[in-house]
Amino acid sequence: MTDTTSPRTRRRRNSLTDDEILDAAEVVAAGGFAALTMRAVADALGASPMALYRYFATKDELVDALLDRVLGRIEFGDESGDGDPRADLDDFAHRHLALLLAHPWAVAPLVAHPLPGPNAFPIGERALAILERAGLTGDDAVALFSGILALNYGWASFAISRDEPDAASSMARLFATTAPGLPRTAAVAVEMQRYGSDEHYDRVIARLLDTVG
Amino acid sequence: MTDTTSPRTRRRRNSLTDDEILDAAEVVAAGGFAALTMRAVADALGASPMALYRYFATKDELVDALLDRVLGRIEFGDESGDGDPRADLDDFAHRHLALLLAHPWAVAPLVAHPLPGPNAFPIGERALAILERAGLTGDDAVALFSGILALNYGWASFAISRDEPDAASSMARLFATTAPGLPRTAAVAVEMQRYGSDEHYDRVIARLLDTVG
DNA sequence: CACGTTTGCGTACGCTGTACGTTATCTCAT
DNA sequence: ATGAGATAACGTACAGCGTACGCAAACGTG
Repeated sequence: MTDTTSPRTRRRRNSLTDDEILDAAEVVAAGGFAALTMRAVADALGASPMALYRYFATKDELVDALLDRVLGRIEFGDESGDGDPRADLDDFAHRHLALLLAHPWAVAPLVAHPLPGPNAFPIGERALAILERAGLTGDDAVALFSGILALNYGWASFAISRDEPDAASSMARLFATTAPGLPRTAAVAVEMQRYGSDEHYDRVIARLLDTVG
Repeated sequence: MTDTTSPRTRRRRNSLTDDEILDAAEVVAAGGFAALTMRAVADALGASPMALYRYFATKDELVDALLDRVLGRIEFGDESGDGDPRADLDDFAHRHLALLLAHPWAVAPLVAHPLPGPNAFPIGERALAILERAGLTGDDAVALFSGILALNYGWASFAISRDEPDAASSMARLFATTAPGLPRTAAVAVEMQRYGSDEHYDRVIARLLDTVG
């Protein structure tokens, strides 16, 4: 009955592929980054935890591969170099943020490790190309490009943490105890509830890009 | 000889205080956020791990208290409402970023959990007060305020990850394999090395604040 | 078929946070 | 002073983590 010593037939050589493993890992990660464990990935594949180490030397390496894969999924606009640079930058920023919000589990590890693999670079290349058309090069371009990315990482983190269960109630509790002594904070209580929202993002990114108009 | 059952005399009631524990926790955390474990904190206090649970219900609660304490350490400028709002905002942003960079271990948990306690609110209050003098209220003010914070969190993460051991070499390796096909990226290789630097930050924050000048 | 080599992964270790139950200490009525 | 009851302190233990190590199964070659 209970075949505890299940003789799960040993797998053939290279019966797994990196992509298969990453597919499984992403399904697992969809349940939150904390749920992404070697055992969970192995279980999803019907393999043993240690089997994964034939393909990735460490968990960090597997996570990096997964994050790089996510970065590769960014969808650029199809403008071909003749549009308004300001509008193209705005579009770029929105698409990058959308990428992060579409993979909430990936944001925290990405913020801590922004260059997980080669797919990080084409993103910069695209931004730099637009910035060049706007007349920005060298340190000016790199500064604004990394500014957009930094803003997006922070913004995505805010939006995600705000949407976590209990976040609203815990903020309300903190608010109730501290806002009474803080008049401006109390005055914008309603607007504060929307921190990290798309509407607020539109305003901020517009300000940042006004200088390249 | 080997007194394995070390009769470490049981502590008196309330012989520990929250502040004592947080002091010890911060020393431990200085060795990296991953080093902050209940056992490590307890060891630093000469207490047992479970002793800490008399003061903090969970590790998360202890971490939140620690993060809130860090937020309370922000140093505001001493302008009293008659300076140039644009300059005051620039100063505010720089001081907030300095706070983060002074506590690198705290940045990752803060990004993931931006409202750890009551000390988060006076920061917003100060920013809102300056923004009000600049004529910004409501959603405009909240959007720009959270934009500055989001930018700072992302920027601090970049700066910190860039200064980690092996970060430079791993970036160089990635660069070598991908930059050949990316002309703009290759052209700013040197400037890219400085991503997250203070000079670049000055440029970005200046752009963002140009709109409130 | 026999044998050395390579690949696959089972076992086990040290680590984590913390539930639970025991024990030392304090408080108070007698 | 003393015993009882309450409460604070914390030791033990457990489930789950990443992964080092080494055995066993499958492969390549004679």
